Amino acid sequence: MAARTTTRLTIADCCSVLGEPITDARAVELAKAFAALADPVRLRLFSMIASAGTCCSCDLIEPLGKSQPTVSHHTKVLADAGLIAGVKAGRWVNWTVVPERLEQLRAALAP
Amino acid sequence: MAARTTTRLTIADCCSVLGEPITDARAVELAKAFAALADPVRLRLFSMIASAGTCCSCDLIEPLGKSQPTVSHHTKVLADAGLIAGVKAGRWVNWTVVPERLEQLRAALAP
DNA sequence: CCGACTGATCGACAGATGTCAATACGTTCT
DNA sequence: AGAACGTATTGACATCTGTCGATCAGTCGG
Repeated sequence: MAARTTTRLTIADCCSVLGEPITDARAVELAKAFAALADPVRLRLFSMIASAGTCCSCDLIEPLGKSQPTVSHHTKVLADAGLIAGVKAGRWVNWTVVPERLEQLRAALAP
Repeated sequence: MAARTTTRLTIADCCSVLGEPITDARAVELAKAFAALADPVRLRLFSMIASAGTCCSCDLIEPLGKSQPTVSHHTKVLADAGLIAGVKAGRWVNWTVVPERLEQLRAALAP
């Protein structure tokens, strides 16, 4: 039981931001993830992928009302942030959310 | 019990982003909050306030290594996003986090 | 092999953002 | 009242970001 007091945490991956001042490195890392969610178009895109489970880029263009290059740009930003992952299937790319990454963000904001 | 099936939610304040595609209005609203967290300096500032419970702007300048106007700018951004609140006490402003707002963000990312 | 289709990349441009020096504002102390 | 102090605002500037048209790179069907 005494062992419970040792911090069993991979250094910068699962601690909350609220308990103690975060390091600069962790701030930079977290900021990238939040920046990926800081655009309305990207949030809707993310939401559409999440609720669909899986979909290709071409399914996102029309409902978003953005050009194909713009959608491609946004999927890249979300993918670079680790929030979604794409699997090539022929000409299509199947996008899915990465739940682990999402959980990291929730944990960062947890009390 | 049958009543449990009705959605008891204030329209855009507590639903997850993952269940179904979010509206444009909600995307804009959420994006503002995430944008406030999308800067490393602001994240550290937020973390410092949270872990201190309360502190004034002057306590943040030196550890952040930023000028006073810059710190003031960042506190304003976080305050406008509803993530922190400031209470004037004489010449000081005591900043605290707004847990409800934080919980809204966590809920938005919840499965 | 050719044409059609999905997706990525490039170049350009307007608008947003982070930063600081200078300055203004409000409060407290002498 | 005047000086000192904490904070906010303004102006300026470099950088980042979202967007699109044009183009390129794979991939499937005939």
